[in-house]
Amino acid sequence: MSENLTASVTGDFDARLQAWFDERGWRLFDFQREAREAYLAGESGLIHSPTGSGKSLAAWLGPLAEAAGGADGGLRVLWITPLRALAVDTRQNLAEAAAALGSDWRVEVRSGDTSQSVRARQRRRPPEALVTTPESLSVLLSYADGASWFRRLACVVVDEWHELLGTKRGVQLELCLARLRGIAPGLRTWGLSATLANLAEARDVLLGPGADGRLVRGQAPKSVSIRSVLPDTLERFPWAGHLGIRLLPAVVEAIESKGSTLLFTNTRSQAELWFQGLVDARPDWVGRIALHHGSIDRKLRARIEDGLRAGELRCVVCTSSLDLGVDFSPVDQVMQVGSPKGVARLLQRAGRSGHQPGAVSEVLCVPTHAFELVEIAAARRAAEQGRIEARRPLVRSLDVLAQHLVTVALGGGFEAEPMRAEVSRTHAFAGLSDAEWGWVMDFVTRGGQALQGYPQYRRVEGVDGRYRVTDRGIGQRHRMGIGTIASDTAMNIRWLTGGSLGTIEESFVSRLERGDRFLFAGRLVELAQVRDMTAWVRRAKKGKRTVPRWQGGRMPLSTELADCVLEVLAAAGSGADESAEVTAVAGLLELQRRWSRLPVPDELLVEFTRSREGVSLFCYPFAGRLVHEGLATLLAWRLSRQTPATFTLSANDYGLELLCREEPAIDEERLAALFAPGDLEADLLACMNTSEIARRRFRDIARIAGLVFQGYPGRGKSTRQIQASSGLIFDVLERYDSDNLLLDQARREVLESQLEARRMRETLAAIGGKRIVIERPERLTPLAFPLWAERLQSQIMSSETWRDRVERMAASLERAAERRRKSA
DNA sequence: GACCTGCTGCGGGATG
Repeated sequence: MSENLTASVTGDFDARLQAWFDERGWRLFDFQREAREAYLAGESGLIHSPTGSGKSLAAWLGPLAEAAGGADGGLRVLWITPLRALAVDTRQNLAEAAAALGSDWRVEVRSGDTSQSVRARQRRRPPEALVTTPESLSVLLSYADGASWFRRLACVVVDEWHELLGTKRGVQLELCLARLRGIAPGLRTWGLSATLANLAEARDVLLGPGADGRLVRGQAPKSVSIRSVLPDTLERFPWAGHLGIRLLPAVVEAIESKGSTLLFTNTRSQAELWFQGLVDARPDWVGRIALHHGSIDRKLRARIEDGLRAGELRCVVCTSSLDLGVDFSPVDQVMQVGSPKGVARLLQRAGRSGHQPGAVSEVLCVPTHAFELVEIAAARRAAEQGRIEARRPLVRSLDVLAQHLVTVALGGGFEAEPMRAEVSRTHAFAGLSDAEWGWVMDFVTRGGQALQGYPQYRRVEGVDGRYRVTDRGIGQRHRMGIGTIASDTAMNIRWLTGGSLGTIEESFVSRLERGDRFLFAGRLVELAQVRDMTAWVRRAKKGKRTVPRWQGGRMPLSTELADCVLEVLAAAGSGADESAEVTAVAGLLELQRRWSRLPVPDELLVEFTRSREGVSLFCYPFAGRLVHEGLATLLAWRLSRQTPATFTLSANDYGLELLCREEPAIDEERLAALFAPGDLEADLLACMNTSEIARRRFRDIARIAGLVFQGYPGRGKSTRQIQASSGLIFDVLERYDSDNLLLDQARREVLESQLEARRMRETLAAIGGKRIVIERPERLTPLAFPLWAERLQSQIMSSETWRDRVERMAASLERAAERRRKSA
């Protein structure tokens, strides 16, 4: 099938390719050659390699051979990337490569940033290669002439596939790829992915069930060095806490020692505080330190990225906003404040330094409390052993399917049976039942059971067996709503004097009064007024301030990392781990061992501790925060069914606490029964406020499925309105259409994503195989202390402040430890 | 000077 292609790859082309490589001092790696050969043989597949190792180039070599044939009209190569900023960089690289090889191909970008006139021209005369996002691809497929656009498509490349896999954006792309394969038979699909535990699955999902594909292994993973900033004396280092600002002097020193540093933090407010801390410590760095996170204005972020590229910045404090994208000239140093939460995430961040082939990536971790040192040692262990997290693909996301069906109905229409067949050629919908398919079709044509009276929900019309969107208004509104990313509950924040600062949570602003000062984008500002969904601010002088809080995801510690933490603790107990972190934290671990015991993989440690508030049950399954929250609720519920009692709950990544006035009558045997899986889902539904959580979840589903319209750009409906209308629909459906599959999906998503029911089940099963050990320490152990502090923080304090109490408790524990040391 | 968790990503176009 690729004879033409092979013929066009003449010796001349290969010579030019070689010359182009030589010019840059690059060498053609075996895996790049392998990808190219596979491409020329008509294969599809997935290329796996760490960042900055030339995998983009590997994917481009095949299509470049197409380019050597010259432009003969029509779109031949489509490059999908999850980030608009990456699209711009990619276009630049590809255009240069094509030109250097003597091709007259046009390489263009199309995304939300593309101007209307360019879009119009692109539709009239498509470029030979287009770099775009999954959403823009979907929009392209919604045009009536979309199919003719893609008819000659030879290759689609999906960059950063690991970022899309496991998300609804990935599901949407799966559907679009199936569509493209229907339009352009013989289309090759190539994906690019960073390291994942389930690479083969990632390839299969990309190519669709049953399709054959190659897995090209790139260069061996770069070696990564994970080190820690160690506190001078661990005696004074907090047992709990999240900010880590105590280590500021050491961090300043580390930044000083290198040319440029990326300082990753876990939250936006943490980034704000660290930025402020650095500026206060080193006023001479002003202008050469920058702050980068998701709430900061895009233009400002772009300027910072440019500054980083140009090597003008000494340090950028950021969140995951800089995990991806912007092909930096490498920074000299990467630092991570607080728990990295996962191995893959830490490796990805480490990869931002030492871009040269063969160079070592380095990351310097900054612990925010003592046990995080163990976590860092665990991350190193996991990285060395290649224990990287998997990303599980989503299935049966009916909201995405509904959106896609309207898109295709708009883009020239479809017939039911062929469409169903096409949809089942995706991994996400391979197992779609007749009932589900029937339901989604009914939903897009009639609005389903409850909404059939409303014409705006009759979006797709079937005439003579062909389904189309005939109403222009419906079509226009649908295009505006394409995509699966739920909009933030955000307000704009602007200077009174003009100029945008970024976005801020509506809920945060609503708590402020006029004249209140807060820290935003690294500046102290004062709220002047709120109107038109915008918070207007002016510069403020020093004074009382608040740090904005943004609503974000709550990342639990990954299973891989949590398992490694347990192993490191066990190794530390037997003296088998001699890492700097474990050595530094040895005294604390010894305290834990003496006062109670160290948790080990084949035991579940349960501690009963008496305090003036009552009796606390602490236990440490090391299964991540979300699971522990669910588990705490489940245990309390199961316990109170036997003996009525009130519990106060607390959870973190390592364990959970149940506080009760009286000590519940519990022994090992009863505990084991409480931890039995039983009918987990039914119990969870009974004891958690799942219906309220599902209601909130439904907001996104309703938007994706097209049940609520987000409003026209610039005249955005406030999120409260969206929440109100989706809430209304939720109630109507629950009452009059309780079989609605979108409700069902909302409940399913709550169980799976929000409560991590699957991981909870695995945790309970694992506990079933462990020996339960009860200890009754006289005081809070190092492991219990953060849980205790966490609970206090969430309770309303009497006259004392949280910090007072934490410090007093810490002091008394320290005294106790001191006494022990002396008597020993 | 005390205060203090919770990430990221996308998206329209006919008419004047």
